[in-house]
Amino acid sequence: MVSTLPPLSLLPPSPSFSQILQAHAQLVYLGLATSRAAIGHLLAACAISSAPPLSYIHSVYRQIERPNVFAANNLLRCLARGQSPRQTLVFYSAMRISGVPTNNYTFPFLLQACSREPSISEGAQVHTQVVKFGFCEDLYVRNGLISFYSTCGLLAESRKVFDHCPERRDVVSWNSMLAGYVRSSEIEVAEKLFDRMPEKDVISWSTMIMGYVQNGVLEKGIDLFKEMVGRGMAVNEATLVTVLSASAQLGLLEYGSFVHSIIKDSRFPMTMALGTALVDMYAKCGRIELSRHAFAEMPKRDAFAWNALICGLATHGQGREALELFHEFISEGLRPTSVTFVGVLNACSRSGLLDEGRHHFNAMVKDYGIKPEMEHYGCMVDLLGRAGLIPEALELIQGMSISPDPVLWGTLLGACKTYGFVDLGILVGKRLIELEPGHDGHYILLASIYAKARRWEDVVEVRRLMSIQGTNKVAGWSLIEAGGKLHKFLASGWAHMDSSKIYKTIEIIEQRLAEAGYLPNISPVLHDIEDEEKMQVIKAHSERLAIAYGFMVIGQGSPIRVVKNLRVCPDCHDFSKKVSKVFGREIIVRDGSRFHYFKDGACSCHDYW
DNA sequence: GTAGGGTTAG
Repeated sequence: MVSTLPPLSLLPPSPSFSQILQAHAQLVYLGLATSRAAIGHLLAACAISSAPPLSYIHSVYRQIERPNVFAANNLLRCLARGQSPRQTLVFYSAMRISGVPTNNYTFPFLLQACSREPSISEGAQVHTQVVKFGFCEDLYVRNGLISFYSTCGLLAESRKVFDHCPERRDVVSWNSMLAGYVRSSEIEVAEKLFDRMPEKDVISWSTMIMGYVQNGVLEKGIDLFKEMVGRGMAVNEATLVTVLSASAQLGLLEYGSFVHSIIKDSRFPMTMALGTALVDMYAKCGRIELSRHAFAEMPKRDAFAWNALICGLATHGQGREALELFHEFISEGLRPTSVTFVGVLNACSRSGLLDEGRHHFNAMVKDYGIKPEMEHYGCMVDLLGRAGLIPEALELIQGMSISPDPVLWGTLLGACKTYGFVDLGILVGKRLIELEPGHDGHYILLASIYAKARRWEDVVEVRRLMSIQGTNKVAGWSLIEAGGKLHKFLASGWAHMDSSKIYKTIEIIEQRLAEAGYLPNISPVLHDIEDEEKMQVIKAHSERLAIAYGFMVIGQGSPIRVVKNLRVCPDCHDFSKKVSKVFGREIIVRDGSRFHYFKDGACSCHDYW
C-alpha cells in the first residue's frame, strides 16, 4: 500500500541513499517524477544526505523539462558539497546559458564551492556576479563571501565585507571571520574578536578552541574548553575531537580519559572522527592497549582510524603488531594512504624490520601508486641507518625526487655517529650547519662526531662556532600531569612553586643511586665544560625535574609518566633506567618521537632511539 | 530550500 502523505515529508533529517530512492519511487508512482517542485525537494534531500552519487543527482535533474531556480539551486547545493566542487561553477554557467534565473539562494552555494576547491579567481568572479545581481545586502550571501575570503586566506577582503555593514551581521558572520584569523594563525586577533562577539554559540567556542590547539597553544585550548563546560554550554563532536587532540599532543592521560568519560556519560554517538581521536589520544598518552580497545569499539572504521592505530603501535615500538594490523586493513579492502605507509615504515624502522621495510617501501610505489614523501624517506633512512647500511641510505637520499630536508640529513648523521662513519658524518654535519646555521642541535651532533674521533680541537672549534651562530635553540621542556593539573618544567627552571623541594629530591635520588653503586655518566660532547659544571647542567634537565616531581606527587604504585618535546638525552636515558631499577618504579617517557618504558633498569627502546 | 567549526604523520 502506498502512503497518501506527500512522500518527501517522510524523509528523516539526513536520509540515506536507499531512503531517497524509495521516495523517488513514490514520486514516480504518484506521477510527480517530472514536477519541478517535487524534484527540487528530492534534490534538497540529496544535498543533506552524503551518499547519492552525482550521476544519480544529474539524472534526476534532467527529468525536469523546464527547470526552475529552486531545482537548479538544489543541484548546485549537491555539487558544492560533492567530491568535485568545481562542477558547481560548470553547472552554473550551463544554467545561466539555458536561461534559468538566479536568486539570493544561488550565491551561497557557489561561494561554498569556491571555498572548498579552493579557487580565488572563480570566487572573485562570483563576487562580481553578486554585485551585478544586487545581492550585496543579503545576509547569507555576505556570510558566504566572508567565509570564502577567510578560507582562501584573504583576510583583508573578508574583513571588508564583514565591516561593510555592521548591522547586517549575525553569529555566522562573526564565526566565519573568526575562522579566517584562526586559519591564518592570527591567534591574537582571533582572541580579540572572540572576546568582542555579541553572541557566541557552540561553533564560536569550538573554533576558538581549535584555533589554540592547531596553533600549538594547547594549554589555552584546554582551559577554554574547561570554561565552556563550566558555563554549562553544550559541547559537540568537533569540540570533543579538538580537545582530545590537544590532550593527545600534550600527553594528558587524565584529561583525555576525563573527556572520554564525558562522551560515555552523555551517550554521545561514537562517530569515526571521535573514535579516531580517542585511538590517537590513548596511543599518544602511552596507553596503547586502551587505544586498541577504543579502535575495537568503533562501529565503523575508515582509513583515518586504521592509520591512527598503526602509527600508534609504531611509536610504541610494536612493529610486528603494526604490520599485522596493516595486513588486516588491506584484507578489509580499504585503500592505504600515504600516512598509512608513514606508520608502516615507521613500524619497520622502530623494530628493525629491514626486509619488511624495503618491501613495503617498494610496494607503496609499485602497487599503490603513492609517491614517496619526505616522511617515507625519513623512515627508510632511519631503517637503513640503524642497520648500519649507511651507503645504501646515502644512495637513497641521492636518488630522491625531492630535495632532502635537514631532518633527513640529521637522521643520516645520527647513524654515521652510531656506526663510526666519521668522514661522512663530518661532511653531513657541515652541510647541515650550512643549511640551518641557527640550529644548535646540528653543532652538537657534529661536535659529538668529532668527539667520537677524539678530535678535541675540532670539538672546541664547533662549540665556539655554535656560541657565535647558534640562536634558535629550542628550549627543552618536560611535563607531568598530577592532581588534575599540568606541571611544566624547563631545564634549570625555578618556576614551579615546589622547586626547592624538587631539587632536594633530585639530590636524594642521586644519593640513592650512588649508594647502589651507580656513578653518573657524562657524555663526551660536553668536553669543554668543567666536570663540576657539567654535573649541574645535567642534573637540571627538565626531564629530571619532572621525574623528581613525579616521585613527590604520584602514588607509589603508579608509573611516572613524563612528556617532553625534545629527544631524551643519553644521560637522562641512563638516569631513568637506573632509577627504575633502584627504586623499583616504572617510568614512561614520551619524547619528541617515541615512547620509552623504563622498567627494572632497561628501556623498551633497547637503547636505540 | 541558503552560510560557519573537527581526526591520522619522522
